[in-house]
Amino acid sequence: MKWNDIGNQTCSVARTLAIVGDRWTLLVLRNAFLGTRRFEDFQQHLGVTRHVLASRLKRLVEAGVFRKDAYQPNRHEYRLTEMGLALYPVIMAMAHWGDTWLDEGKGAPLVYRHRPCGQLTTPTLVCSECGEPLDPRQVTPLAGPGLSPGTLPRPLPEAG
Amino acid sequence: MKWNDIGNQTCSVARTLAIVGDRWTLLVLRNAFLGTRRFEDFQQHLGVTRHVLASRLKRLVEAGVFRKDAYQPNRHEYRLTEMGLALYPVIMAMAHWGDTWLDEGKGAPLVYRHRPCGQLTTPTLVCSECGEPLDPRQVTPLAGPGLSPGTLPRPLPEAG
DNA sequence: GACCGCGCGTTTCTTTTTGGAACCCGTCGT
DNA sequence: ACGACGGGTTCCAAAAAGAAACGCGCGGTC
Repeated sequence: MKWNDIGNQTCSVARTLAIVGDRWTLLVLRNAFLGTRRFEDFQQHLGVTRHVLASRLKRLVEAGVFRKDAYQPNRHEYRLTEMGLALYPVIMAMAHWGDTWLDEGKGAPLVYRHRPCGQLTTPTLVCSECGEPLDPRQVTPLAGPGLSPGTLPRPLPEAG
Repeated sequence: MKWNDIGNQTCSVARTLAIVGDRWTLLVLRNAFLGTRRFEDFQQHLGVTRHVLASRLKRLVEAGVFRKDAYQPNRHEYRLTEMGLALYPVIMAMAHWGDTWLDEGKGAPLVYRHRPCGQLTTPTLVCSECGEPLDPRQVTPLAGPGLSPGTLPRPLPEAG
């Protein structure tokens, strides 16, 4: 199966990965959340080749994750749209996993202050309904309205 | 910069991506959370080539994300470890982003029941301290204990 | 106990995608 | 008018992915 076919699957994870599913794209996004906006800055900070960076930025702009703002004739800044900002939980979930499981005893490279409450925060995934942290063993996936048959490893009950 | 060099950066996202940062790995994990455990099932359901699947599973086992349990001599199941289960927020964040921004008007393919509270849940990233949803514009990254100098696009204040 | 098929890979070969480095081109400052 | 800079594109070699066939131990079956 090829890259673009993946995006056509009936799976939200697959469709998401068709846009952001490679390491450079996700690193570009992480830097965007740290304030990077320009081609040259992404390139130098990440060490990605210009070739690959150009193709990734192009894809992200086409997908609507970045907006390309001219700050001078022929020079642009790549800025996160609302759609792009909505990827924050993905990046933070990865950062937190790395902090927790791969820190090599040195502690997290970055910590985060949540300005509204003033505290250093640990980003936590919770249930929208009861507010408790989500444990995969306590969550049952159900067939939703957009599911086509045969796309799952096993049959699932209907949502209700 | 090459793949493995990325994992040595002082950045939790980069280290995380060195393990799970390609589309097939993340799709393997998504299926693992849906209950898939065997090589043949991953292969057939995802359509990934056997070659690539074998290399991804190998990396995930070496990293400690999967455990390889023999269920017969010479046959194994790949099961998520605690470390692997901890990737749930990453997968759910991607699923939710896809549901929200890429659903093509058909609705989510899957919905999720949180058994402890009984409700259909929307996984939400909140501040561990105040419980409010995290908005990237309201979070200030600070230098943490594990930060080496020069790894950031711009200088950052110290945590404290 | 020979045969068949399954699960789980490995091998081989071809096609895509990266990495690396040079090159291009319009604008800006001087 | 001239050089430097930002933001790419082009070219070639190296690495990774796709496709399909092959290997091999085990378990069931006659």
